[in-house]
Amino acid sequence: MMARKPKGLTEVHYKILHFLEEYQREHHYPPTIREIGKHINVESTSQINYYLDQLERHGRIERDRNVSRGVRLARPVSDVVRIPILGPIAAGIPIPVFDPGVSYLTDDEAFAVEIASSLLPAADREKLFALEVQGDSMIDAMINNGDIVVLKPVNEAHNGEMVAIWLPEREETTLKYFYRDKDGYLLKPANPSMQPIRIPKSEPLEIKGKVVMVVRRIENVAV
Amino acid sequence: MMARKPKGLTEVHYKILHFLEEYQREHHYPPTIREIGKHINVESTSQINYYLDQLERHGRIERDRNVSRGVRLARPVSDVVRIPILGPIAAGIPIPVFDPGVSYLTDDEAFAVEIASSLLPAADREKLFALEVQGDSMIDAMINNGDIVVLKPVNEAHNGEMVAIWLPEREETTLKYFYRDKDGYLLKPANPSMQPIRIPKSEPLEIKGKVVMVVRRIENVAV
DNA sequence: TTGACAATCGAACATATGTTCGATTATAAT
DNA sequence: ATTATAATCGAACATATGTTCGATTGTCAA
Repeated sequence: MMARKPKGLTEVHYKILHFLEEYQREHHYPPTIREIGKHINVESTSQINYYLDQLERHGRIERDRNVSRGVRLARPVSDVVRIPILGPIAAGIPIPVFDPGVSYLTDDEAFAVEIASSLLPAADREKLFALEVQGDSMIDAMINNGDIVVLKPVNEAHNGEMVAIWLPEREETTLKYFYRDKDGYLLKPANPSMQPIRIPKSEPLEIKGKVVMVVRRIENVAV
Repeated sequence: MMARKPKGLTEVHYKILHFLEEYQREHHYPPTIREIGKHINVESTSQINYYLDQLERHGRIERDRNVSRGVRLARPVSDVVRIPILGPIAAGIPIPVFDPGVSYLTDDEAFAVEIASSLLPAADREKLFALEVQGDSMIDAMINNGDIVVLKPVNEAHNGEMVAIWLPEREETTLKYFYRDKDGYLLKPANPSMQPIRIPKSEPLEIKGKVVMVVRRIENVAV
């Protein structure tokens, strides 16, 4: 006969998590439990310890026992965001879909790019994914073979956004600036000297993501 | 009458600095002075304190007194590199030169880009500089208006490297893949559909830097 | 209402950790 | 050799900080 159902994480816990991050960013070392207590208005160190134990059991923090300031966020404070590289992007192949449920191998350097946090939009960073451009088919988007394209998964787009599009009838993937009008869609290449494509209303068009960033590393590759 | 000349930082000091960085990266909090001592084979905590005082006076570390693990590198451990943006790059204007002596305003977000350390070559990161592309003149290098180009300052280039070049006679700045042959230089655009430029031996040509990276942030800019 | 457990408190405790200081040894300039 | 100062040591000290535990209060389910 269970009495009270164990609640999940409450506001206090999130307050602590937030404080840990903030404090670390400011001091470059973690707070003591008494400092945490002061922040959440709790005097009793054992009470704070109690909270920390819960957070640890939930896998949100890690603790080194008997070590001063031995508390840290499970996902350490960092100024970079690891973005998984799902696969290649090329004209002839569909765009891989990002499933936020799946844990990608972001630990492996080969399958992720690290982007400085300051360069990314504040929202929804966890959902970003990256693709590696294969071949020259994105050249009209000013994107080269080998470039890394960072995308935010979306199904809709506003006018003027650069989006990754799959055209089922043509079996073609493309990156274009997107415009919608009464007749259908207008897809403009980033390279202004190239002609836009018009897609009639009747033709299906799947928006897979919005381009947030392009990174090109250049290492002595002859052309 | 001074007796012994005060030496600068010795090997021990650098060993400590190195340890601080290493330890922080591994534990996500700084070491105690006794842990530092263990690393440099010094028992006496006052001796370690003595070293730390020296390092602090030299401005290499900062200490919070009476705070456990209150030691940190003056330049905190970070996984991003701040690269100063020296100015614009465009066809008609010369390339700004990077002077490693000058301290650029890298604190100001507007004048620097942060690049994840993992994306950069290991050597000479402090010397890198960035330029913001203005206009469409770099379009044949697959580089767009607003892109950030990261460069390493060099005066010479090997074949196949992408370099920033100033052509004094034409008063023109350009980004091209560089090749040298018996007749002079061949400058190839990154866009393979465009024609290379041949520069005769007689014409002066100043190499200003080697392109290491291109970053394009895309925020809803219509085209 | 009552039992069971969660939440909270407070105080005592153990020790991890920075600080201080006097003494000793090493080094270089005179 | 002498001397002033740097370098080093060791031990005592003060306290910052994590841990433990018994007691009290709050809250839900039976």
